[in-house]
Amino acid sequence: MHTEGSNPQSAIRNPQSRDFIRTIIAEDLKNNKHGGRVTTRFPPEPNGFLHIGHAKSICLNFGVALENNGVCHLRFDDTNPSKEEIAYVESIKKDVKWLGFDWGDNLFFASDYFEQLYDYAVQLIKMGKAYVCSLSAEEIREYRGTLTEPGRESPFRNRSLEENLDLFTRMRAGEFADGTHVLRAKIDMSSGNINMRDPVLYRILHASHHRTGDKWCLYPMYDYTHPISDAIEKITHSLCTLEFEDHRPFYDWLLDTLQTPAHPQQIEFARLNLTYTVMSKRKLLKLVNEKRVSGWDDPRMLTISGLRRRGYTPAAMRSFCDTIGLAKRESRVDMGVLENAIRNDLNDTAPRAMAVLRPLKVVITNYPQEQEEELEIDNHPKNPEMGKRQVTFCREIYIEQDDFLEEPPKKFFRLAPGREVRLRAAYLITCDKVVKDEQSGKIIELHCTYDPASRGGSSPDGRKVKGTLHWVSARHAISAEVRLYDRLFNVENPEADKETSFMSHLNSNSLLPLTDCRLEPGLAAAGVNDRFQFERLGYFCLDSVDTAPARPVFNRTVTLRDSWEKIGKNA
RNA sequence: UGGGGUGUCGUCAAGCGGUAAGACACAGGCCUUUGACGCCUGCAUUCGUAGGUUCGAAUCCUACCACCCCAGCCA
Repeated sequence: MHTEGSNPQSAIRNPQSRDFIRTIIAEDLKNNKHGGRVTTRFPPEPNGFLHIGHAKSICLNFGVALENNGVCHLRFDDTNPSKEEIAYVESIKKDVKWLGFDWGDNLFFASDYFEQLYDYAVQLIKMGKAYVCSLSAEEIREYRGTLTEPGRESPFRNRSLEENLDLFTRMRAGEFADGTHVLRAKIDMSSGNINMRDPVLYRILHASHHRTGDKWCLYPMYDYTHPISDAIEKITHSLCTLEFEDHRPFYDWLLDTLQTPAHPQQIEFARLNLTYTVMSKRKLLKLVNEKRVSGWDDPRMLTISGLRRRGYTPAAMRSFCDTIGLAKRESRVDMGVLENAIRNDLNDTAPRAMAVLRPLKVVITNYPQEQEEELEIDNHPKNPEMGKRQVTFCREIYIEQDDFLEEPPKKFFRLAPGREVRLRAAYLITCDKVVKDEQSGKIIELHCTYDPASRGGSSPDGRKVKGTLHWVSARHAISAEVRLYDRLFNVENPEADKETSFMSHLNSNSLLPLTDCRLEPGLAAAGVNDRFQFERLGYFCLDSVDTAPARPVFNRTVTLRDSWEKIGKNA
């Protein structure tokens, strides 16, 4: 990757603004609970792409480590070979790096611990704390009881140590078919917490693993793997989402029973939800598989890769994660907060440019046919260090169709017949004539006259000209495709109604490709990581996938705030 | 009917017994060669409800109510 995401220091939060997890950690540090050490981990399963919800967890885990001189491990929770792929681990690494975080040497895989995990299981069996259960999956479910009724003990619960050991060894050796036996912890079938009703530790899976190949046909379950992996890595604080709160008693039971050298503390927080989108990997995968989006990195997807392609910056993502806070209550953050984060960043950092998305030709009738002139324009209104550039003006230009109205409503201060407006950094022009297609009545072009004394856009006699339009030279502009994106779903919470699939709430207008846009020529030199503000329109970046030589495609990252649109809506 | 959680502005979110931060959104106004940006102002006498303790409660106690999660050999 390039360098833009490589400033982890900027991820450090204001220490004054503390959430409950940072408060706990500060307290632990004060009490020297883990020997004054903070070690966290980000533990994705490589079965899909990372999304913005993961970004919250990444910023938390790496952020907390950074703030406390600790380290954060990147550990892949790869215990289910049937769902996991090496391609996903690569994309995950890329995304974490891009966000600006560095795991250094601390790259781990749960699959690296398979041997140790197995040894611990043997130890559990020897302690009489685990047994091989030969009930079928359905039977196990029946024996488990319900939420309100206790479960029943498996008839295999009291197998002898020797038999358990023998069976477990043979399970590993591949003597049994999938589903015939599992290893279970022996805890309490009557516990109110279903996770304590003799949870399954190992299942037989004759599947090839992306890292261990065919070495194993026995794979450990998440609940068993995670605490031990944390302990092996001497994690101090194991931060996860709310749904694992019920699993914590088992987490603690396991590490207490095994007397592992370290006993990390699991703390749960609420996962991120955003309005107008879905967040689960399963649902994102469905969108990809059913071709409702172009892929995991479709710019409308709130995956890290989608947001990257859309033009979001790592800094904006971090700032967003900072803004939303951290708590235990379930919530849904307004999409506007995310948009605010990227606008804030890009407002400061993106050079300005002019682009006309829906061109309307304007002929300046009193401007000499052959004449052309270079006009100078600031690349940024507030930051002179970003320099200036030249744009060429001539007799034929394009303006935005939206910027002209034959019958302007009140408060519309753009172009209209007889009206004068300013062309940004160029001249004041007045509309004299509207040329229409005789057949359709469609406006073809505008004839205007310019005031030669207004070069640069100044008003020579101090007359008030309220409207300023962006424009592009018809002779010099380059052509490009510009893709306008809107929210992927048309309701705030696509998952609200359990009877209706979230898929039925897809916004059919979430992608609007405009194929004949005119851009100022300088934009031809844009690179994939460049971001621009197209004045009065929004922030845009070159599409990293579909751009071809001499055929640029720009993505709209986000619009500018538009109070004119608001006036229209309220009217 | 079991177990685990959570309830503070429209949306997030601080607050941890001393009299409701901040952000987004929203509404006005100023500024403006981007109707952008920036700036100013307003926006919870009230913290799920009801009682109680206290000089004083969002913070402590009691009861109730609402919502979320858990019955994968997924993570």
